[in-house]
This record gives sequence, C-alpha cells and structure tokens, in this order.
Amino acid sequence: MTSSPQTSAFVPAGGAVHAPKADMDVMRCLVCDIRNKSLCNSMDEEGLAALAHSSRQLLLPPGTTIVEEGEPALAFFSVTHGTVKLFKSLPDGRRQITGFADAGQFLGLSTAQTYSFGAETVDNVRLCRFLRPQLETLLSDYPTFERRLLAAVTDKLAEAQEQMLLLGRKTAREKVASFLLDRMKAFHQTTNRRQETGNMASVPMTRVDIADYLGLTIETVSRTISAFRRSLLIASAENHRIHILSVATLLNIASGQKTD
Amino acid sequence: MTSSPQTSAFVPAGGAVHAPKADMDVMRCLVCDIRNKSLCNSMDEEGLAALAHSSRQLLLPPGTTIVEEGEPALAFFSVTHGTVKLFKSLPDGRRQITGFADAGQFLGLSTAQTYSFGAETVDNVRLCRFLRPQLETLLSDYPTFERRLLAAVTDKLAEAQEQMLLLGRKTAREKVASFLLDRMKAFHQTTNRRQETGNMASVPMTRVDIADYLGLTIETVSRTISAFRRSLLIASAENHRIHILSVATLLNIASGQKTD
DNA sequence: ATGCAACCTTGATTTAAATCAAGTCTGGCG
DNA sequence: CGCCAGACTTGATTTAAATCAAGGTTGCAT
Repeated sequence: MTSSPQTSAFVPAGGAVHAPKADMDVMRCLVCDIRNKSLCNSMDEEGLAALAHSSRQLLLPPGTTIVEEGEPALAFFSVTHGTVKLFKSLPDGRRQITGFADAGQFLGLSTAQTYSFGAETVDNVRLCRFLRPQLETLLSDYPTFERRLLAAVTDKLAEAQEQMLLLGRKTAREKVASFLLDRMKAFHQTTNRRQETGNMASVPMTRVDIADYLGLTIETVSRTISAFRRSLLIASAENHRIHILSVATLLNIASGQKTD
Repeated sequence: MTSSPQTSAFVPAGGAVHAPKADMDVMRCLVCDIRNKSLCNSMDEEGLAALAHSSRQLLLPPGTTIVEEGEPALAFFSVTHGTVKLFKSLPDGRRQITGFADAGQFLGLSTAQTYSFGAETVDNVRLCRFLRPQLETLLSDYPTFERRLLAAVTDKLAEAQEQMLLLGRKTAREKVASFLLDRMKAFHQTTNRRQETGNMASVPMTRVDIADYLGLTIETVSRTISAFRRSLLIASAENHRIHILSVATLLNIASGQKTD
C-alpha cells in the first residue's frame, strides 16, 4: 500500500468509504458530535431523523476531490470532521482557494446547473452528502432549516467580503497574520475541549494551499511565517499546529497597524 | 447651490427624498419597471402589495452613504435604479470595494447586529428600504420570496468567489478586462431596450472606485484602459459608457490566455 | 466666457513580492 | 536504519505594479 491519498490506510483502495447503512443510521444525526455547531442545530428530533434519512455519510482521505468545477451540481455537503478546501482555477492552472470548510461548515450550494468551484479534502474528512432533490425537500419541510441556511450563506458572504479586503488591499505580512488568526478561530470553533486550546491554530494545509488562499507564493508565505517565528509572535507545535504567542500583536498586524 | 453630492439638483438640501406615501403607494411594486429582474419577481399580486407596504422608496444623489460599516444593521435594500458600491476598509483608510449593486440587486443582509460593510451611491440611485422586522415577516409569510433570497445570496457568494480569483491571481490587464466585461453584462441586465445595447458597458464609477474594486492603483487602471483603447479593443462613448470592440479578445485576456 | 476643482492620463523611479535557484527537513518505506 | 520524495526554507535577482511627479481634461459655477 502506498502513501498516495487515494489509497491511504484511512480507506481501502478504490476511494471513499460509505459508512454502513445500518438500522441505527436514523440515529446518526442525533448523536453527531458537532451537531450543535452546524446547520443541523436548527432541527428537532424528528428533523434530525429526516436529515439522517436524507443524507449519506462519507469518509474521505486527504487529497480527495469532492466537487469538480464545471460538473453537474448534484449534491450539497456538511463537513463533520476535518478540513476541505474550495477553489477556482484559471485555464493555465493558476488557482485561488476561496475558503476552507472545517467541521460544522457546509459546501456545495449552487443555483446553476454546474458547480462554479472545486472542492478537495485537506486531511481526513468526514462529511454528510445531501442530493439536491433531498435538500430541497428538507428546505420546504423544515422552515427553520431553510432560515438557518440563509443565515449561514449570508455569513459566508460576509467572510468572502473580508477575504476580498485581504486579497486586494493587505500586504503579505498582514495576509499571513490574518490567516493565522482565522485558523486559531477555526480551531476554537471546531474543538470540543474548550479548556487549554489556548491560542492554538490548526494548520493542516500545505504552504501551496496557504499561498493559493492568500494570493501569494509559497516562498513569501514561508519567509513571513519564519519572520513571525523569529519575532516570537508564534511558535510551531506538533501535528500541524501553531501556537500563537501574541494574539494582540498579530491582530494589530492583520488590521494594518504598523508594529515594526 | 454647490455641486456637493448631498445638495445636487437631484434632491433638496438636507438629504434623501422620501417619495410621497400616497394612496397609490400600494401600487408601487406592481408597476415597478425592474420588478421581473429582482427578488420581487417571486411575488404574486397580493405579495407585491405587501412588499410595497413593507418598504419605503428612497431617491439618493451620488456619493450618499446608505450603510455605514459598524452601524446597527436595521435595514435591507433593493436597488431599483442606478449603481451602489459596497466596500470594506482598513483603519488606515485602505479600501476594498467588494461589489457594485446595479438595478435589480439587493444589499444590506446581515446576521450580525451591525453591518460588516459600507454602501454608498455611485450615481443617482432609487432604492426600496425594508426594515428588518418587516423583512423577516415577509420571509415567513412568503416562502417563495425566502427561497428566491436564498438563491440570490448563493449567486452573490459565487460572484464573490470569482472576484477572489481575480484579486488573488489575475494580472492588472486580466483584472481590467474582466471588469469591463462584467460592466457590459451589468448593462445588458439593467437596460430594457435589449436591441442595440450592442457591446456597451456602463461605467458610472470613478477610476478610484475601479482601482479599489480591482485591487490596483488609479494609475494602473488608467494605463491599462489606455492600452486597450490603443489596441482598439474598446472605445469611449458618451455618458460614462465604453464600447467593447472585441468581446472575444477581452474574454481571452480576462481568462489568462495570452493575446500580445 | 473664464476659472477652478475634481478627475484622468502619462512618464520616471522605486519597491514588495515573484521568480529563479539551491539547499534542508521530515516521515514513511523497503 | 537510512533512502527518498514531498514539503519547506533561505538567498539572489527580476519584475509587475506602486509610488512619485507633472500635466491635461472636463464640466460646473460664477
């Protein structure tokens, strides 16, 4: 067995694992550990059973394609574990990562017939897949679910506007500082043990991904992170984690205050 | 009378005109000339009366603030005439315009208590203002309206992702080409006489606004537009209009194909 | 008609980040 | 246990776009 994403130990050769569709599958959403952090928290017990019935759970290894730009938009996904990257590409291969979806986030909404973006797992990912007709039924049957989705998309739009400010007007230093703080926030929102996650940021993605997210090159990302480390603003930790030593300073840098 | 935006001939000194709330105001949405291009096309006759009842029409001169970043998010707006710019700023004044809302577009959605962005008129703007409680009542009473809003926000998110690709990965030349094509599309979608709008783009905003939208400086925008004009890809027309002489070439440039 | 202020254009120079170019580190595998 | 590939870092050089610096246009108000 090789180390290639498609055949890692996480999954047998051939691709994604579909979790067994056993009798207890009606319980899946009821016992979901990140339920209260996701769209699904808009549902009562009956609704959670309907959700479980409307979706399939998928377990995907790193580097797996979830959604391909231009392909028919057949499904909507809710991430329950791990991190997914969303991106758009130019014909010559230049790529912009438009966001990372961590546990509790959704992806795959589209009004067009085809997806206008791609999505790929960053690490081991667990997600729930809703086919479009099933999603539409849920929206019609559960108004609180629809309202919650509207709120979630509205939040994503506000995030996107913040990222446009970053891409269009921030320096490399400001971009990287913003990114590290965002990853700290993502870690806080994702982790259950709220105690002593103290100023940790989860950074499961590569430098290539970070560069494509911030509109920089890998060299500039690397140099900037090294500079922050030398200035003792951050320190590396195990497991793709970074310890943020001075949140206040990074916040100042991220918002364009000079701190040289 | 000066030429300052707040006191132009469009409006008496002191600010916005509130259109007279006459008896015929229940008809306003029914006779709205851009109704079928906006959210409101999800409404039947009864719904349109409810919309008219739930909203006030505002007439605003160029340069008027509609929404201020950080202020309480009290209202939602539907643009029925003219162009609005949406933006976010850094403390030191750097600004990113995150989008232009032309007739038929909405603005002002927020799940937070305060707006995370500012909005200001570019030219003479007519818009309908819905206070939040009224909007929420409409969403609950008219499921088709809510579904249409969800679709509209989803589209805005896809647009935002496209703009992130532009900001993070396109060259100045590619950015300006993309912008001109977008403005041609906006003009097509906005104008009623579909005949012989042939390849016209509406560009009511200043170079400063264009630069802040594309993540460039005004000098780079000006030079790039001049270069396109010299190459006979575009030609200036009256009234803040640009004639697109070669859509195909601009499309190639916008998507990163080289055309030197 | 004239003046002026805001807007736009063009040219010269600088600079932040990209590109080019070696290495170094790391962890899974034979 | 040490090799190798992929990921990351660091340094030297180039470059696209920013900045600095004049002018030129336009349209409104007097």
